[in-house]
Amino acid sequence: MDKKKVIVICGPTASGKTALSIELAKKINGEIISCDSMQIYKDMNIGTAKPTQEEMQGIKHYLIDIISPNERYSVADYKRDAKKAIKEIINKGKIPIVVGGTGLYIDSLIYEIEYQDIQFDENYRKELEKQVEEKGLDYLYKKAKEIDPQAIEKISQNDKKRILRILEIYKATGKNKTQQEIESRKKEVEYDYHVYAIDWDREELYNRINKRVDIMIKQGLIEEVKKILEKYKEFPTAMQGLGYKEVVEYLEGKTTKEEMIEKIKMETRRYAKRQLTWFRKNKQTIWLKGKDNLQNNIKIILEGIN
RNA sequence: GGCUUCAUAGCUCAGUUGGUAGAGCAGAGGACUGAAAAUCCUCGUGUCAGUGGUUCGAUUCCACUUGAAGCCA
Repeated sequence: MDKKKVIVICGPTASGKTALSIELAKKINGEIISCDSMQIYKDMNIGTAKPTQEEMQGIKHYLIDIISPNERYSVADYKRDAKKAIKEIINKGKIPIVVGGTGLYIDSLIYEIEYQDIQFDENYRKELEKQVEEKGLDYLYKKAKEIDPQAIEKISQNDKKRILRILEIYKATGKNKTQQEIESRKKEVEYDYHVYAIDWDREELYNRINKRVDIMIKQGLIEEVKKILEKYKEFPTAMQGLGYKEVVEYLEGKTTKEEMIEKIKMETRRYAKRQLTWFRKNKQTIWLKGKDNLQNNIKIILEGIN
């Protein structure tokens, strides 16, 4: 039996993914699954450039506003939720369109990466953080090296996040990360993913980013952050969002408004660069020119899937 | 108008007791499997303002020119 087709549209932030995907969905009777680690959060609208109801033009969007900023969410959750949404859309006889800029989440789908059903161990994370404080990161680096010398070879001695992760995986599963990763890629990919990415000349992309940040400020990003801070107390992951952490610094008086705006622009440009690095890695990806006519890009996609 | 100081990487500035120069930031490239809008790695040649002079050799010393800042009129 032929695998069902799933279209993936990725690209750096501010590249025009939303407009393209909605036009495409209208044309092919599709529905959209967001692939964005920040748009999943409720109440974070302006800073995440979440599509408005009006922009959506009646096209159903999945995995937007599904959890609160005080909740934890991870790629494993995303993989599960996105697969469920894909199935649901296909069952309706429609075509799923996965749209977003979170490369890690996209890869979890297109490479069918399997995550074991384990719970996040808050206490162990805290304990490890404490050990970093007391004994230094190097102590944990050595510990991780004993557990998984192969994995440690690929990362830096300063990469705290990944060093902790090696230890956490071992604690939770009894396996090391290398072993775990081998097992995670055993399953055959369930769907026929067609991956498209939107590209711009760097300078043009940066101009678009700068302009968009100015618009976000005008639309009331600062107010949005204030409201979120009033409404929720803890932010396990949500406050990593670009634009959010910088506004928090500003509200705490650590930076001026001008400095904050410039910083958001700069960090967003860097983020876009990292995204491009990620997307370039997948050699199957078909690149579209963001500057080109929208209908023309849709034509390219239609030719690709038929 | 006079005096003083300054002019070095896209920006902010070091520095060379005369042997053509280096940091931070910006920027570029890369990595990435449960925080990923996160986290981390690598990368520094530029008429040392211009024109002359001294010198084996000047970005460095001298003169002039141009520009900037400050002080005095």
